[in-house]
Amino acid sequence: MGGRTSKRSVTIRDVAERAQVSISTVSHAFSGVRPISRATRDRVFSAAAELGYDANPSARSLRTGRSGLVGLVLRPRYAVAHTRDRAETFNRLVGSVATEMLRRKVGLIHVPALDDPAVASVPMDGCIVAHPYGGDSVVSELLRRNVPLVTIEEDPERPDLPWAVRLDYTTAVTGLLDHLHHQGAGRIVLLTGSEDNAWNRRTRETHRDWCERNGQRARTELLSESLSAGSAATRVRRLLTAARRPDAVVVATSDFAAVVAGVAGDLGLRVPEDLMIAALTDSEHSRLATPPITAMDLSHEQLAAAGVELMLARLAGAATPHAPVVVDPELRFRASTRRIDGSP
Amino acid sequence: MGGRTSKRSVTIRDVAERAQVSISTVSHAFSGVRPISRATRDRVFSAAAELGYDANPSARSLRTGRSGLVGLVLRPRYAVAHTRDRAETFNRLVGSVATEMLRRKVGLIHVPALDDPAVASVPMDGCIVAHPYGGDSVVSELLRRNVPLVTIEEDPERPDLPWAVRLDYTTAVTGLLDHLHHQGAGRIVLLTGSEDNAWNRRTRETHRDWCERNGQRARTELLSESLSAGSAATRVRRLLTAARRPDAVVVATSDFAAVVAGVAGDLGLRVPEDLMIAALTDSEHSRLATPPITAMDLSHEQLAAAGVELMLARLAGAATPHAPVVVDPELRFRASTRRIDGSP
DNA sequence: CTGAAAGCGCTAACAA
DNA sequence: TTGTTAGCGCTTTCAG
Repeated sequence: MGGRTSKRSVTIRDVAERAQVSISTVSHAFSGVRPISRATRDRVFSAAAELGYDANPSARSLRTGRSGLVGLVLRPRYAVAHTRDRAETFNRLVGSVATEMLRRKVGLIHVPALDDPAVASVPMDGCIVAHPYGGDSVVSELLRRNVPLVTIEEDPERPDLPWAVRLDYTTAVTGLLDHLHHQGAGRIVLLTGSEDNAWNRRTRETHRDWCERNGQRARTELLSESLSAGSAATRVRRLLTAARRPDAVVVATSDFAAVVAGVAGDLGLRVPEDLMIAALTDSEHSRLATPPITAMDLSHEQLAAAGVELMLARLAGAATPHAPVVVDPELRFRASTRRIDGSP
Repeated sequence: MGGRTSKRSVTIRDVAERAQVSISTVSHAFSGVRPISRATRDRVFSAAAELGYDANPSARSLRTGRSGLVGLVLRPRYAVAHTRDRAETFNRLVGSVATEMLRRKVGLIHVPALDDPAVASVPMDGCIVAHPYGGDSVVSELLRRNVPLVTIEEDPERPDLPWAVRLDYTTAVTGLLDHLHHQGAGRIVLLTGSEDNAWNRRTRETHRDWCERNGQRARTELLSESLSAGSAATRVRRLLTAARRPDAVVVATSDFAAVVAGVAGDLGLRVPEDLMIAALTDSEHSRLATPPITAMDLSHEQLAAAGVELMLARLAGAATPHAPVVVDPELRFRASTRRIDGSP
């Protein structure tokens, strides 16, 4: 039934008519680009207010070539994987970027699917890609389209992309391994992930270099992020019951670090006395484990803030930086690696 | 220097020229709206591919009147307040909405500032407002603009807005109070928040009704969400050292619930024996407190999923629902209210 | 200080 | 099966 109000929205033309001026005057009254007499301005504004006028953003963008929006893409693994651990990482990063953008009053747009041409094009002036893979296809696509790009964490295959924020894994992971060593670890094993991104690559490299410098053989095992907790537990059990079992494990994801703690408990291994455990990302899994697990916090908030700042600078026409912005991961030492009283 | 490739992007016109067809053929080839001969299609597509053509989203939206984007507004308190507790809530909600939208391949856009006319207009087909205030101004503005609106939690002053998802506080809070009562609480005090939203309003109402039914005087104190932990502690200390101190407190925010636990400890009150504590929202504060604090989880993920679904239904032309979608908060019983062994 | 008019890139009649 | 063309609502010359 009945007479719903017409949905056709009011345009600059309606305002012009009502204020008895030309459309260009209306436009200028709002943009302030050229001087308008006091009286005219007032007429325009009140006409606009009475009519409930709002500029059509698409028309404006079409004309100016800019939308005032920044896109955000998080590589799929997060959105797909649904463990609590991954969600926390995803939420923290998305939340931080959103908060930061809100603070600066710039619209943020989650790009749904750059690969699907049907929904591929969103009106964005630039795009932030977080945690790209090596030779990332989204990065390639954006470069091809000439969309101003900032990456949060570098694409490991494109270390020379200067518009990037990166984490200094070398310092942090070295610090962690030194700590384990200092606490008496003799046989450290790294359980690395299978995702081909900076996080896995750089932490592996740092571990390898550290072992080399300390005259140890770099023992590494793959523990894919796609594993279920159960399968992970099986693999960990095998590792911990093997002949020369490690006395310290560094696990990429914190949910699997918690799995290690659980398996250790089952096997009667005391943490940290018999086995030390550390994670390369922090989450509630590591904080709530018994004992709480030492972890490297990836400083998502700082990554987000730096990424947003870089993007806005880029859009404002800043000069190309010489090198990526560096953010430090933060080591959170907890009971799982504290053998010596009073140590960090 | 010099000679950077022209940034002017390739348009439908360029593709038409290269493929030796008209622009409408190009348009139709992509939209599939009308049949195109196999040969022509191929020519168009390869021309497009060679040129690197992508449709201009603003031009399309201007023409069609739809952008394919959904807006999201979270009322300011979250973005402004920066305690860990609030950030967790914000992140969880934003993250859940984003995940849900990504899953459905619809673009999501964080609306920066609806009040600021300079940046007010973003191209959205509809808008989700989460946790509106009573008589919320953003809701008013959106209604005025005729933007299809879905609220996550109802605007308490507009309980009749049917496009909404709401939490059933009555059941959950009654359950919580019954639980406290069953565990032997005699003097329950509600520490409510000052934000005027459904959460505070409904939980207060439910508490009042429950007390009435149980022949108790409804004791309520205001503990503003804007307080620092220190000021909150001062007020809580006053409450707990007063003449007839409560033997159970229900605190709105979980960070202040943790503050209560801290103060209780200082005063030598045992939890839960001397004092039971519960929170009306869950977060790491409640989970990590000693002892862990019973809390009502606000089911943000479900709220988000339901809100997104409702919005997409609305945009797809679904009939106006008769009533809001109802989501249940989930009670998480923990040691802070567990006096009797074997109880939930 | 103000107006007229071109045109951003696209879709959808309308024609053929 | 394909082409021509009129706008969508705005900004921005170019004239006055």
